[in-house]
Amino acid sequence: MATVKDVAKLAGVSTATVSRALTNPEMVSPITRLKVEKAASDVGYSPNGLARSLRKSESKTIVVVLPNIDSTFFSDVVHGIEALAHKNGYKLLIGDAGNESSRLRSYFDLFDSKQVDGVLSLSSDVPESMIVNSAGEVKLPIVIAGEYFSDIPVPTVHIDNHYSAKKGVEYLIMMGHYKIACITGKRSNPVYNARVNGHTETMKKWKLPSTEGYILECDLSYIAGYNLGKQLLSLNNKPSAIVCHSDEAAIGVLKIAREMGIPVPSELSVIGFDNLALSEYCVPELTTIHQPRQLIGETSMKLLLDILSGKKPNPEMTLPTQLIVRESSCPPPIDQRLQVDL
Amino acid sequence: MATVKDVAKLAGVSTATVSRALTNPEMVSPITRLKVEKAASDVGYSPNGLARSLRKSESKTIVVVLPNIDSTFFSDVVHGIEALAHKNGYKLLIGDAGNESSRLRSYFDLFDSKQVDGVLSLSSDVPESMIVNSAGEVKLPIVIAGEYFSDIPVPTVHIDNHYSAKKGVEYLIMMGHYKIACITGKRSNPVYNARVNGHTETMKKWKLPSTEGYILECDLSYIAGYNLGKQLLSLNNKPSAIVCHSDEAAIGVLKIAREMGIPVPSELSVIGFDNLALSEYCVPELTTIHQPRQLIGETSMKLLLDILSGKKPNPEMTLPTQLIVRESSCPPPIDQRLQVDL
DNA sequence: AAAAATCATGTAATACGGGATCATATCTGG
DNA sequence: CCAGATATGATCCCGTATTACATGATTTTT
Repeated sequence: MATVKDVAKLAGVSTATVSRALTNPEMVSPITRLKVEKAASDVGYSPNGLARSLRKSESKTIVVVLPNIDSTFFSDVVHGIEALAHKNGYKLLIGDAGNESSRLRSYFDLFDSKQVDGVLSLSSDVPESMIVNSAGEVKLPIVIAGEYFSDIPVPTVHIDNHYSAKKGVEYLIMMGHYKIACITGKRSNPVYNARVNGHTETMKKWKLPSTEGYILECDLSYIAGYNLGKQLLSLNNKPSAIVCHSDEAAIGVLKIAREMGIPVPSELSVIGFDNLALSEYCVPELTTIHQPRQLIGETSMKLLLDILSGKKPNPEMTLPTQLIVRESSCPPPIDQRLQVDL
Repeated sequence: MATVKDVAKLAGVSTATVSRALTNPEMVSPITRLKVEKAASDVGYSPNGLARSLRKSESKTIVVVLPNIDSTFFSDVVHGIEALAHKNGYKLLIGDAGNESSRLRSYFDLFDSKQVDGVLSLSSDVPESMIVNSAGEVKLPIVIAGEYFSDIPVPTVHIDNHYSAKKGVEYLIMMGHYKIACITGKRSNPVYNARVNGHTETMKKWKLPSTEGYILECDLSYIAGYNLGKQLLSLNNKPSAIVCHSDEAAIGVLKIAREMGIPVPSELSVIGFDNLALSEYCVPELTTIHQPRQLIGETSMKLLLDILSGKKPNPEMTLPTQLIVRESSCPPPIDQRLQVDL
């Protein structure tokens, strides 16, 4: 592959001039610029990005870490990121952690090895050790999109998971539900922990009995929703509503309900989370909590750009969610209704 | 950030010794090795990946180009790729082309700039100019996962799109359908072109009338399926079956059929393509054509690894598909049935 | 037992490809 | 003819890994 040397030789100038002609054309006379440009195209010159990054000590690349690439949730977030990244001359490296912490680490390591200028983590499940150095300082430009509770001053962009969960549960309570189950993600993940707290605290606030076995953890996939839905609907004291912390899991619940002959919503209300495109296309259409995915992406990237350009960014941005009521929810059957004095 | 020099100074050895101790520990005495290792961890040394790649002229990175990150189709393919890539010490850079050819090009350019060792394109829509040099030779290690018709000897991994489409249409014909519409992708993409050819040729082979306006192109999203489904179902001579070249589009058709009060499958059969997890969870469950997504990923990566290690790979691998019959298809109403002598 | 050969280990110098700095040459205007 | 601008060149550096070589130690040969 041709290098600046080859171009310089052909154009009859020094390598420094070639470099200038190509990266700062105004620093060189029009005639040499043309000579260089012609020579460059003649030898098929393409700059070596590695050498350039090494010399400038910046890669103009950031890595976006996905907990897993399976969920369509992230694609919109990535779109938001991409828009801003490309506009600012940054390349995106998308890393799929496959829910494994070792893989996650490998993407963070890209910063140490100078291959990326920063990290935008869509995973909240990030050990502090990956973020701080031995002195306890944040050691890299990073933004976490998602709930992150810590003393470490890491900028985060997130929705109010606690409040959003509460809003969903209150919506059900207002309609008279009181046997409200919940299919959520791993509690070790702060996102789901916050939502579950929102759920249980709301139940408590309204003095509703917290029912044994009503809070179930899983990976929030279709099949997990299906299996845990079956488990819940097989209980003697089965719920009249199931809140799922992903739309996929909710769709799994819809399927098992159908198979078990339990009509949704008349005998079972189902609520999802995320408002994926999909949630409008299932039967019945899914009541869910909308997350502004693209905005989450844009905002995170904006924060990261701020950090990269030396500004002190907002330490925390909370974006709004919205309860989208569709067909999968309604008041429970009369005999399962709680009378609430408002 | 600490470099080999710092480590060398602290350990009281030369930089070369440090390099050897860390990358070829057996070439150095146990005692110096320990000294070096301790020094390295003391100063928090992390090798500069750029410098290393520059020196070794290999990045141990390959870029996986996705036509767009939206479709969940690709996530399984990526899983297949990842498995093999990581096992062989390669990092994956996932590039989302967002259906734009300029973005696609930018990912191919990463090879010229030495930032990746090869390209695995899940997009078939690749201009020849990105693959060959001025002498007409393939200029980079590349594998295309998808139909690619060209004189250029580019290794490809794909299903038999023509045959798969034919199989789907014949299944419908066998049940007595003859008004069979098709919602497909852009014909400029060889994948969809092959499927449409399979579709129309099968219709012709069975002497079925090719009906005006029955073949529609789109981006195969939910909403596109919904809109084109409405268009088809509003025709005076509306089809008794719609073949969609993605499961998403098929689900869009299911929705509009429901809204228009057309029962599926009794009055309209719907067939998808891909066999996404989703297709088991919609109502009715979707008849579709299964693609071995993970296998496509693994096979493509295997081919690329062969190329990278200097072997001449198989120029072309065709993987099997399978018609999965579920609830969304059945024979058409009596009055719309074609009598076929078998 | 002395000399030679082998071996293990460490060192210095350099290349990878581009870019920044500083020095030098050329040109312009007063 | 000189000050000041402008254009170009020579050189060194980014951080790593490799090559060729030097040193001392151990074994082999005579």
